[in-house]
Amino acid sequence: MVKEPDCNLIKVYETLLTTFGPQNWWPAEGPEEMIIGALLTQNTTWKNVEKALANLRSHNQLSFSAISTLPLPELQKRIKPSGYFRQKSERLKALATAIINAGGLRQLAQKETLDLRTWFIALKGVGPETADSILLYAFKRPLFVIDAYTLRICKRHNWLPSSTDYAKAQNYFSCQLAPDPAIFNEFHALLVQIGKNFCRPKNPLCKKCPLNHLLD
DNA sequence: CCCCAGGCGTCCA
DNA sequence: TGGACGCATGGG
Repeated sequence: MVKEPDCNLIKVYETLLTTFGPQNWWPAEGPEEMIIGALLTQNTTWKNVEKALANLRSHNQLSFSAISTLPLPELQKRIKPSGYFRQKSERLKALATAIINAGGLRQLAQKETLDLRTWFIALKGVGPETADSILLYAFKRPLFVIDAYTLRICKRHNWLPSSTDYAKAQNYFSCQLAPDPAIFNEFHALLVQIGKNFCRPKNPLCKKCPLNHLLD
């Protein structure tokens, strides 16, 4: 008998918030830095991204304008610690240039949420998670971010079947929660915290995970 | 030594 | 449409 894929997400959120406290995400000084970090942190630990961001900052290059005019070899040197530096340097430079050509973040913020999401996803190197992260954390739009941790947590706790993809998982969260960017922000950050500490890829269900026994 | 990290694009059945 | 694979540095 397979357990029904269901769970009280509001209860999950309250439990996590009580257990871990507010996470105060995204760890960036502003939307520009947030967006740069979002690209660099793809499949990469934030610790390594911080080194790349520090390199850019110390050279006064932590901005779209600087990155858009930076020669690729120099940009690669700066972001090397964050991995995939050949791919990411091209994609980051193209992203910075595209934002500038679109009139900057102020101009982009005029777009409707789903149009803005489509605009970002059209850029090479920006997929659903990166786009949703940017929209939630830089533009304050109520899109729930589904990362590898979130998907793994949902499946391992049997909230969702193993066939669940990004869109289905996002729908699962969106349908149960009020579309409040502040809640989405905090919830996603808390799930990352759980993922790092209690939900590794090859391990079975972790006994110490605070999410155990939360089914209705 | 192996595993993992706050993904994405490409290729192929 | 979905599953493999490459991309790359750095830490446990």
